[in-house]
Amino acid sequence: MAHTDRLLPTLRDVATAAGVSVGTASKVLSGGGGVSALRAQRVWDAARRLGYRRNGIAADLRRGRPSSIGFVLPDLTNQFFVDIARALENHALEHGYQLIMAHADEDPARELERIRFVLSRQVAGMIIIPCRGYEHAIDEVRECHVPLVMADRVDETFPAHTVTTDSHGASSDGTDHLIALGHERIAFLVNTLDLVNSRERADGYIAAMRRAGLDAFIQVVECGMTAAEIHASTLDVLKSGVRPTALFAGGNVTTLGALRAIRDANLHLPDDISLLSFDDAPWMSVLRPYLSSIRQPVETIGHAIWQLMLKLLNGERGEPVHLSFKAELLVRESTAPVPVVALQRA
Amino acid sequence: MAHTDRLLPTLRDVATAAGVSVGTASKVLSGGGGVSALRAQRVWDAARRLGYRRNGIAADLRRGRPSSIGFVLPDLTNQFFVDIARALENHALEHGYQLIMAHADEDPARELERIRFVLSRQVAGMIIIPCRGYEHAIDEVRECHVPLVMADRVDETFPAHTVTTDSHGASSDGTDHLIALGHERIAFLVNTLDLVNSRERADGYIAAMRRAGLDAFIQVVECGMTAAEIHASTLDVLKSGVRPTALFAGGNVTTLGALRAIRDANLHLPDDISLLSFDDAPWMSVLRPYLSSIRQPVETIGHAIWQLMLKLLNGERGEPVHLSFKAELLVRESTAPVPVVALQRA
DNA sequence: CTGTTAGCGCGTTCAA
DNA sequence: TTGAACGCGCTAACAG
Repeated sequence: MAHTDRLLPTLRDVATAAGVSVGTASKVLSGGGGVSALRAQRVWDAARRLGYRRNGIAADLRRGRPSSIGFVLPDLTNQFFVDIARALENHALEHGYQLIMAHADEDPARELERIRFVLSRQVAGMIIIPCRGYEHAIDEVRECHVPLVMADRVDETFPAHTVTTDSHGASSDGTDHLIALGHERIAFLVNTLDLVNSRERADGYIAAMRRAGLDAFIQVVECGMTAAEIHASTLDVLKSGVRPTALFAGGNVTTLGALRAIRDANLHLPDDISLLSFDDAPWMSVLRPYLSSIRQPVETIGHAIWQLMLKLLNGERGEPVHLSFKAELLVRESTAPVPVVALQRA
Repeated sequence: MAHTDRLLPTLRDVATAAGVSVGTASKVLSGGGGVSALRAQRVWDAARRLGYRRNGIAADLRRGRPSSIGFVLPDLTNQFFVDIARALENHALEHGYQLIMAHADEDPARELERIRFVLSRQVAGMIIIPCRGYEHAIDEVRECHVPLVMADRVDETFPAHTVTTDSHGASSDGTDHLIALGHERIAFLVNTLDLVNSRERADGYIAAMRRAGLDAFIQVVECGMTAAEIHASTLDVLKSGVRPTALFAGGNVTTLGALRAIRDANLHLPDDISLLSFDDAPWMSVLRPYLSSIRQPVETIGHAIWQLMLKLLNGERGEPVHLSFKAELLVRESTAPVPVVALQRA
């Protein structure tokens, strides 16, 4: 009558119930062969009868080789990150790993906390999309010698594998598109310049403006992380003396905030003002006009992250690899030639 | 020189490095008192020097009392679920628990797999928002005697604590609103009637229609789970002989699909057709016209789920409790009186 | 093929 | 106050 006080039956309970040894039971239940059909059946029956559930953490502990990998992401609200999470989860599952997701909520303190938690779960590897001020957090991981792949909000100076979108290029292309439409007063809305990728997006915009000789019109606006903050900042821009003829929103959430501001300022897309969104999202397809946007290659990025992780998992060490993928400019309806009024005013 | 082959230092390594026993080191590092300041300091120093990281799963294993609770959700794409996840995570963290999120991706097979995984992680409790055909999955959990709280897609016949929105009431209110505007031909778009809450939403609509004597106009359309499927189904509805003057979309994703169809059919909100959305989402605020919608009390629901879980965690057993919360009807711009043309045609 | 046994890293007795 | 020893549930190595 072992373990009558415990709620969950253990492997030993199953073994005794089946009249075999723990070793045999273990072999059967963990899928290994080398057990007679008769006994195997007895074990399965006993397990089912007792409602046995294998204790995965004990197994991992014993084996010394964890079966899950951690994924820390900064914002569940951001479709882009969620898409990556889905891609990663699929890849991980295919390769027999479980993905443990943790949510930093754009808060460095919480990020650190979450990283520690995931680490304490003895994951085989860590994939992180960091938030602002992630420096300490990363040290934490690197000290553990846990395979690490960083994504999106990093650059190639980072001392580990990284996978990113070519933010600079995409942003520069987007700006070129706007310029080609005749826009000069183009404002770039960015959540914060504390984030590497946001900074690169801003830099890409600046580079394109310079290239076109529009130095005088460069306007980078730091809007904040939340839609509410962005809303307010954008409204300021729109109500300022000379209004831009085009807005380039540096991300998913920024676009949302900007749209609210445009609405409140009672302006119409694209006649009164053009809007280009860095990041595409499902809801953009139902706007009138359909938003022009820059689509990051989510699947490609997810796949690349996983490939890098797999190599690490297989023990391949070596110089950090820095992968960067081209984004796609989707010209739709929210970007149009500069209205004549604006041209005349200039 | 113990464990030189291991990458991660263990408690024993710290202990030997500090010149104390494992017991002492354990006491220090797990925050317990009863250790002299001198030795405590030595342990801390050693831990820091070695980069010691506590093995949380080993600790849980030994203690027999897990510190995390599982949350299985069906769709990361759905803002409503994500909001609940955030709320739950906050509550859990506040109470010293970690939330392990798992994503079923609207796939019963995967849901089962994910539930098994979470269970294998020896969680202290389980919170599940199920997807279609979840029956087996649930048995899985209940057999384990793990504290279980079900949410959203369940009804009060379920033999465990449940927290839901009053779908029937909300849906009925919404329909009344449409009827009050003079609409008769109101179509109800639902993802699938296999989901209890969707069914209740449909029932609420039907009840309201009957109450108004509009039995003849009742039209419930099963559209499918993805935006693409919904898009197609809705298009069929819009192109059919007598077009409805109002659409009531039974959820977040359904609204998205419906909007795409409305766009493709080249109809305008709310002049050509009215649209009411069950579920509110951030992006709805940037639509012109601003979408009328039904907002579920996410925070309240999240809080209630957690309270129930806490009770279970504290050992309070007893009859299953079934909590249901009222949703809020947000009348905005996408619902308007029936256009005169439609009235005349009727 | 099968059973026995030694730990995985940790918390927790119990003596000293 | 401290340290030694035990065992959480499991797997793997070995002996039969």
